[in-house]
This record gives sequence, structure tokens and C-alpha cells, in this order.
Amino acid sequence: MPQKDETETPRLGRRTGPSTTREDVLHAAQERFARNGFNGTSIRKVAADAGVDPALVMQFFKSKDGLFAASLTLSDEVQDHITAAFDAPRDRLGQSLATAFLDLWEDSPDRPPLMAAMRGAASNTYAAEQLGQFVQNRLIQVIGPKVGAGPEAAQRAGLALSMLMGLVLTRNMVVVPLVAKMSRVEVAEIVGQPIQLLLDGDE
Amino acid sequence: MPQKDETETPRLGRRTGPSTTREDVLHAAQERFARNGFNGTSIRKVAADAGVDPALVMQFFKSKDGLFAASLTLSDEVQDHITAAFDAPRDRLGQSLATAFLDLWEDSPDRPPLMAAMRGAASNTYAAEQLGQFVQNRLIQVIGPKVGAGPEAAQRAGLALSMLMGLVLTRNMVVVPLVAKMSRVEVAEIVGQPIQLLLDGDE
DNA sequence: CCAATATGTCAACACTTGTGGATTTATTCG
DNA sequence: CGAATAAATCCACAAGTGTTGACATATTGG
Repeated sequence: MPQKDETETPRLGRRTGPSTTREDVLHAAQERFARNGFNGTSIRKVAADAGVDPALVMQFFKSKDGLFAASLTLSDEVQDHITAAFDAPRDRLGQSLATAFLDLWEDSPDRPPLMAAMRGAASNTYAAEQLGQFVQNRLIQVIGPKVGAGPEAAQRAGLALSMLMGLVLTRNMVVVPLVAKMSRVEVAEIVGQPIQLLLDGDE
Repeated sequence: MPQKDETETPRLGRRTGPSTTREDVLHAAQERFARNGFNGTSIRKVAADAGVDPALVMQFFKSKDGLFAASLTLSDEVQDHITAAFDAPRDRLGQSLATAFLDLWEDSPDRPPLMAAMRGAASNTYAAEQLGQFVQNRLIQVIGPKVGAGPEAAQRAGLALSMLMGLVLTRNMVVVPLVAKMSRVEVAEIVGQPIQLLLDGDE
């Protein structure tokens, strides 16, 4: 019986058949970056995860920075996901936004790039800028107009998003057990009204 | 004129006079860990900052993990700083807490270890646990009882602290310009009432 | 005063890292 | 078919890492 397992001797040269390798590498990288941050992730480990030679990763993405940058790209539906939260009845707006935000970070296809950006921001300036710009130029610009006009509206939107990111932080990075153990709906129930008050002002 | 600058040739053996070197190393380490995270900080760079040989750092702190652990120790006044926020008039409690919390992280002697823990949490399990335990066992246990009894009180306290940490995150790590540019009092003014509502419930 | 200990440097180890060059095999296209 | 290109591996380098052991000088305690 011939060896056929994953530790099969890798033969030289191009493999036969169509190739999904580039995407495999990218997914492996997103997963690593999301779990171990930028410095904690090595090209060699990513390559190993994807069952590929490290040099191939370089050929695809030019450099580790290139691989990381590619790992941070978000899907186009991200903003829609947040926008859709504002279809909820007016008195459950905060709750709806909180739920949408947590779902986006914790249970959506965009979780890997988002967590990669957050963990990366701790030690990588590019990640910090990229995520910051995303929040400011995409999210704030989307939810700001929905809660009023003027510069205060943008500030309120920014602060609300910051606080929601705090929930992601203590549930997935810092891990405050009491907060991490709660379900997303439990969190949204408690946090909903305060978020709404923050967005609307006391009017 | 004899050379007397910092690049002076380091002579062999112990230096004459009393020594503050151990603390110098610790402070240099806290600064590095706070700015570059765990993996982004090398013993050699810390040693260079402190003007000392890398081996001496090992002799003092046993290992890089040991140095990191020592860099995370907080002063005993931390909890008092937060507790004192509750002396404010009852209707400005949220505002007072927000101010105290931001001051603690951004302009207190404990800023270096706190930021070191936060950045470290991105790639270092020990830091993540340490900071999480601090929030849960020290901060929640202190402010929870002040806002009511029962398990909900602790949850509300935990969520409030999580959200405040979100502000620290977007002002010092991820850097959302709109949020980072605001002064601490501006932030506390807008965030005060929502935080208070979160702590008290709608009652 | 002298031994023990604390403080300090130096040199080297074994290892991991990002990256480049050379080579091999498959696919694609004229 | 044959040439160009794409996908893949192997090898090696130069730099940086945590860590160790040997040694040198000062301080301290009996």
C-alpha cells in the first residue's frame, strides 16, 4: 500500500491539475495573523499550514508585508451588514447595532481579516492605520448620518463604535471571563439602550 | 578633553557607587513592551535602552518572560484611583468614572504596565490572562457593588469597563483619528450618561 | 582583611526569521 | 509541437533572537 497521507514526499515542480494554492495560503495567513498577530506569525508556519514551500508564499505576495496587507482586505458586504442594522424599530436601534457589530466580528466571513487587523494593530503601524481608517472612513461615515447632523454626530458615532470594539476586545483578546461567557444577545440586551442614548444624545 | 559621553567605552566589571540599573532596565522594558508589544521587543534593545549588556537583563529577570511579567506589575493605588471616582455627585457618576479610567490609562504612572499588558495581549497568552483577571478580579469587584447587587450588577460593571477599554483601544492602539483627537474631558462628557445608564439599568 | 556575593561585560551557542537564486515540472498559447 | 509562463521545490545567506558560561570588578558581612 503506497503512502498517501499528508506527509507525502513533496515532489518537485508544478502540481498537476488546477490550483487553489494561492487562496489556501491566504486563508492560512489570515487565520495565523488573527490568532497570533503580525510578529507572532512566520511565513514558514503559514506555508506549513497551507502545505506549501515558504518560497512560494513570497512568489505570490512579494513579502511578509504584502501577505499581511492582502490578509486585511474585507468583503464588500461589511458596510451593508452594519447599515442593515438600522432597519430595526427605532427603540431597538442600539440593540440591533450592537448585535450586528458583534456578529460581524465574531461570526462572519470577515472575522479573520478583522481580528488580524486588531491583533496586528498592537505591533504593526500599517494595521493600526488600516483599521483606524476603516472605522473612520467607512463605518462612521455610514452610521453618523443616520443619527443626526453636525460634527457631534460623527463624534457620537465614533465613540459608539469604539465602545463596541471594546466588547470585541474583552471577549476575544484580553478575555475577561465574565464578559466573554455572555452570549451576543445577552450583551446586546444590556448594552442596547446605553448605545442608543450615546447615538441620539439626551434630546 | 576626555571622552565623557554616553558612547563611552564600557569598562569591565561592576561599576563603582550605588546602582539603579535594575530599575532602569525595568522602566526601559515597560516602555518598549508598551510601544512595540511582546514579540516586537527584544532583550537586546531593552538592554541598549538601559545602557547595559543583554546578559545582565537575564541575570536580573531570568528570562524574557520573567522580564515581561515584571513589566506588568501595577501600583497598589490603581484600584483606589477608580474607587475615588465614585465620590462624585450621583448624576455625574458615569462621567467621573470615564475620566478616571482614561486618566489611569493615558496619564498615570501605571500607563506603561497597562499599555504593555494591552499590546501584549494581542500575541501573548499570559498578558491576555493577566489583564483579564485584573479587570475581573480587581476592577469589577470594586465597582460592581457600588452599582447594585446580584449577578447583573457584575455583568453591567464588566460591560462598562469593556467599553471604556474600547476608548483606550481606539485612542492609543488602533487610532481612529476622530476619537483620538478628542480630549479626555470631551470624551467623558459625551460618554458619561450612557455609561451611567449602563451601570444603573433603566430602573 | 578576606571571603562571599552582587553587579557587570564579553563571546559564543543554537535557532528562527525574511528573503533571493537556481532548478524542475505543468499549463497555456501561438 | 514548441516556446513562454506559471506553479512549485530546494538550498543557502545574512541578520536577529533568547540564552549560557566564563570572566572581571566592586560591595558587603563576618
